[in-house]
Amino acid sequence: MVTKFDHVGAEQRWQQAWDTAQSFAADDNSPRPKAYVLEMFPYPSGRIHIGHVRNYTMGDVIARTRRAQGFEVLHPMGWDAFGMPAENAAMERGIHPGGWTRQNIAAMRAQLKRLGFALDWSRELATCEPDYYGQEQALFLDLLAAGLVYRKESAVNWDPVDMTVLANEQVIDGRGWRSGAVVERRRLSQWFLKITDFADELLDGLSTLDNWPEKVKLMQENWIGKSQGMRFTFAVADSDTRFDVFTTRPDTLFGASFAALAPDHPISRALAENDPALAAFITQCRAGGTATADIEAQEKQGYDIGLSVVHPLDPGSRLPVFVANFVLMEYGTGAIFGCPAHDQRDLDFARKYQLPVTRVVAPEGEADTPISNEAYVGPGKLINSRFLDGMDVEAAKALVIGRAESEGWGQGTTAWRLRDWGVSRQRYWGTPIPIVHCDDCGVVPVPKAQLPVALPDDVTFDIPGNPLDHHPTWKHVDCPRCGKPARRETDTLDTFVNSSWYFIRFASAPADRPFDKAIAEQWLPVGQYIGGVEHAILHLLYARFWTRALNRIGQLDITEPFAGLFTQGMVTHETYSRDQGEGVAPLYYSPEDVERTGHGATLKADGAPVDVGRVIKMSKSKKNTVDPDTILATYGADAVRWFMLSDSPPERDLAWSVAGIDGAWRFVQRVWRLASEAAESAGPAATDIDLKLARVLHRSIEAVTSDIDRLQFNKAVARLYELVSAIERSPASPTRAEAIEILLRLVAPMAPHLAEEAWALLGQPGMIVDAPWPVADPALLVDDTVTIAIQINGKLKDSFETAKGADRGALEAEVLARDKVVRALEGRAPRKVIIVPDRLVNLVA
RNA sequence: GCGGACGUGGCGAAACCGGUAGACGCAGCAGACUUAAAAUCUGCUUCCCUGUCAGGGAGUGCGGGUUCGAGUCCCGCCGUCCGCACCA
Repeated sequence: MVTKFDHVGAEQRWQQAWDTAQSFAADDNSPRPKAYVLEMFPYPSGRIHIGHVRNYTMGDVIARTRRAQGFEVLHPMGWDAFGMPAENAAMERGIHPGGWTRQNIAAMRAQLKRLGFALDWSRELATCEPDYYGQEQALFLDLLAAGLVYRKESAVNWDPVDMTVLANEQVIDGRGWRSGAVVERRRLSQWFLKITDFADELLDGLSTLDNWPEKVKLMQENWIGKSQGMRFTFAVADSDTRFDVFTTRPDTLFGASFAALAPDHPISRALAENDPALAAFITQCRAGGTATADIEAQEKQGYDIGLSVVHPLDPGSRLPVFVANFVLMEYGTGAIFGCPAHDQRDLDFARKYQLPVTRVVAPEGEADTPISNEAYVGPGKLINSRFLDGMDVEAAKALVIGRAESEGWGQGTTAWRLRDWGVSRQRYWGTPIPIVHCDDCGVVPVPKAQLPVALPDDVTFDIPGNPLDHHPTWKHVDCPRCGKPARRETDTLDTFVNSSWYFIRFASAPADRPFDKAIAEQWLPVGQYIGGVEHAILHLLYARFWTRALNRIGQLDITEPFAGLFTQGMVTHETYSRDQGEGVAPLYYSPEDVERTGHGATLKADGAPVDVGRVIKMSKSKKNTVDPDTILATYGADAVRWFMLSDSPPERDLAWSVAGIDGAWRFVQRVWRLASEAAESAGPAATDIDLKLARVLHRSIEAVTSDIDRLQFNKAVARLYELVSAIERSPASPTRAEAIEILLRLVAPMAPHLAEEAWALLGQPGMIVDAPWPVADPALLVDDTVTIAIQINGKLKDSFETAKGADRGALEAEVLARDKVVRALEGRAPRKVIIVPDRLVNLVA
C-alpha cells in the first residue's frame, strides 16, 4: 500500500543508523583518496539561522557525493565560541558567558543533527574550551619566538561602548562593527602579528587559487593594496629636521608646490605642544576624521606650520609645509608632497590655499594647457621639468628614482595598504595571551608546560572594561623567569585568531600539541570551503596568513589553507507591512501571521490586506525571518534541504517562500510514491520505450554528477525533476526498476532520509550512504537521431529529425526540398548555404 | 570618487565553444478523478496580429557594430547590487 512519506520516523531511524554505523567518521588511516569539505563554523548565537541551513546543505551534498564516489571524506563541525555577544548576554542577564555559550552550542548541535548532515561529530571542537585555546596559546608562543609577534604602543581604534580596541577591519565607516559607536583614537600598548611581512606572498598566492571566486581574490588584492613608488627625505630649511614622504609619482616632482604632514605625525605633535592653534587643529581633524561618507564632502583643510622644505631636485626652491587633514599617518610615511596638477586632493588643497599649480605632464598633442578644477592623471610627456622634459611618465619615474638613489636622498620602494594585525582585545571572553609582565624581566612568555593559561570562571561584568583586569587574583602570578611577583597580560586574542587555524585542528587534534603535521597534511588543504562573502577579506586573509606563518616556522608544508572556496548567497524573504501614515515607520508582520493569497496577502488576525514588500535579506527588524525548527517540524529535513538547493544558483540570493517549500515537499512525496509503487510490482521485459528511458537515465547521471561537481545544485535539481517525470511516464520494466534505484542514489546527497527509507523499502542491501555513486554508460549518452534546424537568413523557419552524422549534401538536398523552404525562397536558389553538421542548415537568400 | 558583478516571461531561473531563447520549478488557466473538498494526474501558459486547423511578426535593459547567424563577442549609454573609500 502506498503511504505518505513519514519524515519524522525516517529522520529518527536513519540519523540513528548513521550514528551507530559511524558512517561519517573520517579515518586518518584510510587508503582511499582524501577529501576535506568544510563550511565556515558558526558562532553559537543560540539558534540556527536559515542561512546556516543553506550553507551546510551545500557542503553536505558535496561531502555525501564525494563519499559515494570513493573518497575518504572529512566533514567536521565546530563552534567559533569566543566573542562579544556572550559577554553582552552576561552583562544583560547576569549569567556566565561560558554557560550561555555552551547552552547555545547544545541547542544548535541538536538543530544541526535534525537536518541529517553527514558530519564527523567526533571531531567537534569549541574555541572557548581550554583544549583548543591552550593549543592556540602554544602557537602564539611559537610565532612570538619566530619574531612574527611584537608589541608596540600605537594609536588604536577604541570603541567607547564595547570598551575595547578594534582592528581597522572592524571599523566600518568610522564606527565599531558591533556597537555602531563612533570610534575614538587612543594610544595603547598592543600585540601585533606581522601580517605585513607576508604582504607580497599573500598577494602572489592569490594567483594560485584557481578555485576561488575572482571577486574574493580581487577584494583581497585591493585590501593588500600594493603600490610601487619612491620614498624620499625632505630637509626642512634652516634646520636639522627631516621627514620622509612616499609617492607613486616621483615623475611629477617638479610640479610640487607644498608638503603636508598627517595630524598624528611626530613633527605635527611636537610642534603642537608649543602651538595651541595647531593643537586645536589636530584635535579637530581627529574628531571629524573618520565619519562616514561625508569624507567625500569634507573639505581639505591645512594648517601652515611656517616651515619650508628644500626641493630635492632644485635645491634653490622651497616648499611650504602644512599639517593637513587628508594625510593619513597609517599609510606610507604619514607625509606627502603635493602636486596639484596631477592629484585631485592636492589640487583641491592648492585652490583653497592659493598655492601654485604647475602642469608637468601633458597628453600627446597637448602642451601646457592650464589645469582647471580637475587634476590630470592620464599618460603623457613630461613638461616644465628640466631634465625630464619630453620623457613619458614611466621613464621619468625610473630616472628620478635612479637619481635619488645615486644621490642618496631617496629610493624606490613599495607601500602597502595592509597593516599589521592588532590582536589585543580588552575583553574576558577570548583566548588569554600567554604572557607575564615582570618589573625586572619585562615581557616574559608563559612556558609551554604551564599552558593552558585558563580563563578564571569567577568574573563579574558590572564594571565597564576588562573583567580580567578587575579579577582579584587571576593576574597576580610569579614571573616564570625570576620568580618574583608579576602580572599576567590581561588582554585576550581577537576572535579571528580562533578561526585562523580551526580547520587544521579538525584534521588533527592531539592532546599535547596543536596538531600532528603528517596527519593534518593528509587532509589539508581544505578541498572545498563554503561560507558567506562577508568573510571575503578578514577571516580568509587571516587564515591564509596564519597558514603561511606556520609554514615559515616549519610546522606546515602547505602555504594555502583553502584550495577551493565558494561564497553562497543569502536567504531572503518578502516583507509584509502596513503604512502607519506620514512620517511614521511602517508596521511589519511576521510571515507566520500572514496568509499569502494569489497576488497579495492578508493578516490572519483581521483578514485585511497587508502590503507585500520587496524580497530582502532576512532581519529581525523587518520581521521577515523564518524559524528553521518550525519548518523542519512541518516539512521535514529533506524538503527543507531540497528547497535550499532548488531554484536559485547557489551564489545568488534565495527567496524563501511557502510556495517554494511546498513544492519541495511535493517532490519528496513524489519520489516516495514512485518507490513505493515500484516496490509492489515488478515489470515485464525490455521494450523500445526502455531504451528511451535508459538514455534519459544515463544523461541524468552524467548531468547531475557534473552539476554537483561545479556546485550548480539548482541545475542538478532540474535534471532530477526531469528524470522523475521520465520514470513516471514509463511502464514497469527492469530498466524502470533500475532507473528508480539510480534515482535514489542521485537524490541521496540532497534528501538522504528519503533515499534511505525508499532504498530499504525496495529491499536494497545495506544503506544507501554506502552505495557507490552511479556511473553513466557512454554508449547511452549519444542519440542516433538529431534535430536539424533550418534557418533562412539566420531566422528559424523549420526543423526536422534525421539520422546522426548525415553528410552535407544529403542535408542540403533534404532542406531544399522541404515545403516551407520552397515557399520561403519563392523559387530562387539560395546565394549561400551554411551547414553545421548535426545542428543546422542556414540558407542565405 | 575608485574597483567589480549583474540586467532573459507574472516570478526564481536554463541556454556547452556564437548555432532551434525560455529547460526545470513557482504562480496562473482548463480538464480528469471525487457526492464534494483536499491530494493526485493530464494539458496549456514570452508578447502581438490573423485564426477552427494553421500561419505571420516581434522578442534576452537601451543605441550602435562584427558575423551566414549574437542572450553569448566589440563600442557607447541607462539601471540595480556589492566591495573599498582622503591609500599620496
